[in-house]
Amino acid sequence: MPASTQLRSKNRKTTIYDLARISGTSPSTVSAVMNGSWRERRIRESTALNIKQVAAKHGYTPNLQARGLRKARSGMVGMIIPVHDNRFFASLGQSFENHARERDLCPVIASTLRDPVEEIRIVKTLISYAVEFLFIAGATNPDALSELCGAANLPHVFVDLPGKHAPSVTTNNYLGAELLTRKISAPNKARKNSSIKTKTYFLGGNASDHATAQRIAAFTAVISENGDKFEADQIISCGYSPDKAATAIKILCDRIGSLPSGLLLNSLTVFEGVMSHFVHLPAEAFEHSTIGCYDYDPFATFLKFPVHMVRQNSDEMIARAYELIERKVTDPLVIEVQAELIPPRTIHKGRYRELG
Amino acid sequence: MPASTQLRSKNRKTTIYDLARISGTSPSTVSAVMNGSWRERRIRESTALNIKQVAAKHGYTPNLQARGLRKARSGMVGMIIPVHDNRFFASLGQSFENHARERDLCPVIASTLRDPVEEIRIVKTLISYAVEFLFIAGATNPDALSELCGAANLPHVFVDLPGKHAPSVTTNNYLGAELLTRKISAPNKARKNSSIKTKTYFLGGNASDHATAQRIAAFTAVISENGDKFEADQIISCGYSPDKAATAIKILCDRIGSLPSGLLLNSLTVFEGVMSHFVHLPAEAFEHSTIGCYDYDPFATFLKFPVHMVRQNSDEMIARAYELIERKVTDPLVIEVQAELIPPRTIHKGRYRELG
DNA sequence: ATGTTTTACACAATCGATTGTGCGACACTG
DNA sequence: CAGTGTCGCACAATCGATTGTGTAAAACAT
Repeated sequence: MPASTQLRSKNRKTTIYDLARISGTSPSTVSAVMNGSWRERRIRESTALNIKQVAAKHGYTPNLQARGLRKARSGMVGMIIPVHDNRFFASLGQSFENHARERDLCPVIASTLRDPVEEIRIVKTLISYAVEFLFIAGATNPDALSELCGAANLPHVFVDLPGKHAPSVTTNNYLGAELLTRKISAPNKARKNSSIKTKTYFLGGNASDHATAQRIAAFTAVISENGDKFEADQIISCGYSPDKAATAIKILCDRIGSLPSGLLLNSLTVFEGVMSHFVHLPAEAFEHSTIGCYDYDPFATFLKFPVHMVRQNSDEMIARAYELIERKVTDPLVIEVQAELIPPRTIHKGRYRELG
Repeated sequence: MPASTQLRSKNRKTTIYDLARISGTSPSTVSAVMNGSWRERRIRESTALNIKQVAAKHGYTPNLQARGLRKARSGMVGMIIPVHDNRFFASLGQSFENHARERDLCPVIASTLRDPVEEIRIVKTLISYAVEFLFIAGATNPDALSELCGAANLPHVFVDLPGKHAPSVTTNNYLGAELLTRKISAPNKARKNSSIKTKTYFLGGNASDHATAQRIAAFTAVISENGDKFEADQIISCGYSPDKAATAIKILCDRIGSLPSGLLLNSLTVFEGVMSHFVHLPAEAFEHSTIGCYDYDPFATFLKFPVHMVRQNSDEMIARAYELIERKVTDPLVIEVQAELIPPRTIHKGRYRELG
């Protein structure tokens, strides 16, 4: 290994000053060549070619911090999500990243663990790194974040949970929950005259969070229009944790003596918790019960009993969010993206054939 | 809104020069106060307090690009993964991020979509941003990446798929697959004398990829030690896509006229593809078949038929990777982390009671 | 040969923070 | 009161790239 390589890897990275010295030109010329502006700066093609070769030989990569400092643009774009380890948010993140790369931007995705304090710290950090805009998904305190972004003059869009001081892209939670509720409560009508008749329940989430509130509103409306009278105990907002959900479903089943005829689970984590109770129930228990879940997991559509699921269109949500940024929208308008109802694909030959 | 605020948000962000002017001190003093080194620099407490107040009032956040440029440290740490939208990698990403935050570092997670070209571009980008170290998970071309990192003098650790020129943390794929294969092939012994007797199959992945190769090795060894003779057609490495897997399982079932007695699925995506075929099969088809899957999805453990799953310990893998970085290990040693066998939790009362 | 353009660069200021060094003012010592 | 320290800060160089401007040399025109 030549001494120069030794030195290079032991010392600092190669800079335009090194390349200038080696190629016998000036830093500004190297800069122009490396960033592609060399034609406008009337650099001879042979000079450019030579510099490019030297750069390649020395494994030069530009220092983007220096560039960012000078140009007051970092080339990074930020997104915050509650957790990576969740199908919906992971999917949002993936779309965010794909769209960023198409635009030659470097995506930075950070998770807040739904902690309001951490959330603020992270936004401050991203501001400090001079991200060019920010997508905020599932924020616990949207307006505080808007204020931070405002002070830093940072364009931002809320995704999933809307904010009051910036544009938002959300799922049409009302419509999604409406469709889902119809699916799981429709069978009740058919069974009106049968001996089995219990109510339809909504389980999970925090009633105070915007998305859940909308879903509950839709649920309530559909139940009421079915002619069934709606009672407050049909909403069990026990949070999102599997454990809480497991306890809640157990209490419910014990109280009503069976599974409810309809059950809308407000998230996959809630569903997961519920499953750990269902595992103790005999197969017959599900005969007269219809389950729905807001959010989607492929395997959950293959369970022993049919499950209707709602899949949010994360890619379109992100596409819309980019549109808002690129159209420089700052008004707090809300764009709603349609969610999709996914039918069960349970292995019950002849019963569910909605599968393509 | 006061004019000063107007100007601030219309123009550039507040800098230490602004704060210096406003507070009647110098930029270096402000700098010392803001980064906490003010005691060593013998700044009076009252001065520090005053500057802090001014900074807070003006919503000052340090320009980390400038700091990074000066200190030749960005405070960012990088990780690349194939995709976000995958339980295992999402989980790795989440752990990576949690550990980074504990150390006050800013995590940047990028996905490569398993594209070797994109992979290299992304590593170059992260090097340009001066990340302080890099975790590389599921690389398609580890050694090319090592070379890039070497040129930039960037510490890095391979995760999941090992590299030859840097330390690695992987799952003990051999042991995981061994345990899993035992589970799904054990019932065959019991059935030795019954009329039903087909072979155990391994489905999915690329035989050339390191993790899959190890799993296949373990699978082969266990099958052979069972006394059954192993045949080449028992390995069907059809890649990872659900579609390919669906086609492959259909062909297999058609050929042998039933489900195989044992089936090891090499990833969740493969499993997903297989499910779309299974959905057409009658319940009885699963009576004499045992399914296993390398990787874990909670809902997949609740399917109509029992599924044995392997869950990789992503958090420990990341913890080990941080250890390697912090101990400044650069030798290509490989640390293997134990994966966990997750028993089925199928709703078959009395048959599977391994559930806690 | 002289004046005018054009070519092909080099120079130097700049972005915002960090950090080694310098120095006036005050306290303290003898 | 001169000498020595200490305190509390300000100054200025620096990190690596960008970019407005200056300017020799070559090309061209007269």
